[in-house]
Amino acid sequence: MSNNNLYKGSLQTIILQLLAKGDKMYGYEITQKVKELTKGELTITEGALYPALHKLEGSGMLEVEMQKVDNRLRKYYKLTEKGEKESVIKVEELTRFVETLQELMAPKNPKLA
Amino acid sequence: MSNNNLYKGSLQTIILQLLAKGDKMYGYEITQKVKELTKGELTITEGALYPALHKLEGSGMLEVEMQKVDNRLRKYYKLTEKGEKESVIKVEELTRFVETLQELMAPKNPKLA
DNA sequence: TAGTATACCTAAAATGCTTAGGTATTAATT
DNA sequence: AATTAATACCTAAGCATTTTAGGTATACTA
Repeated sequence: MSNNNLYKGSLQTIILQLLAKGDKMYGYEITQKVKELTKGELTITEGALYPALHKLEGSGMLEVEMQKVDNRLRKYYKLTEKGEKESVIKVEELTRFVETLQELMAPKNPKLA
Repeated sequence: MSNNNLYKGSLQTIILQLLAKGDKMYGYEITQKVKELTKGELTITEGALYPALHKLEGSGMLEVEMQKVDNRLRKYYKLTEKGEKESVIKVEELTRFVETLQELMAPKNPKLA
């Protein structure tokens, strides 16, 4: 397995990281939380989120708990044990990648000429 | 146009940033430079690089200059004026995005229990 | 009662990458 | 001398992830 994702797959990592704080969250809540945490810089579209959640569930990273609130159904997700381990790995990977990108973006060779 | 690229398109930005230092570069050189600058953390595959270069050229960001060295043909790329402006914008965008990601990855809510 | 917010979902299309080839020259190794 | 690695370009199929654009349904607000 190569780690040359370049940048692909941040969404799954973001989800894992949010859930790694311990509290269960439901899909819509995640979109709002990301918007809030990033002051609107990042908007997770639902068309991206729900398939990602289903995939994470399918691969055993998340488990679901249904809950009815105000006659509306919520699907709460939380990390499984496997998901907790994976979240640590993925967050480390993304953090390292982000640092690498930052070094590339920092103009180390300011135009002298 | 939304700026919710999430993470898509870093490759073009990396290319623009490398060329923003002023020196013309050829494709193969770019792959080696990125490997060197990132100490092997990032490997740009040629299958990704060449289409990206052609796309940047097609949209007027890069101009080409052929040069024969040791009987081998090199295609040197450098920024056009448009490309210089675009590089500033894209680098700023990616830098901001990377900072946003870092904030998301930083565990602000360490599990208190 | 119409619109917005909440809350879930899917499928087609677009995008951007990996994988896996291809050609050709030069340098290094066996 | 022959094979392999390195240099240097390229493309096309396949894959994963996202955007776009819908859909359903309930609750609240104007």
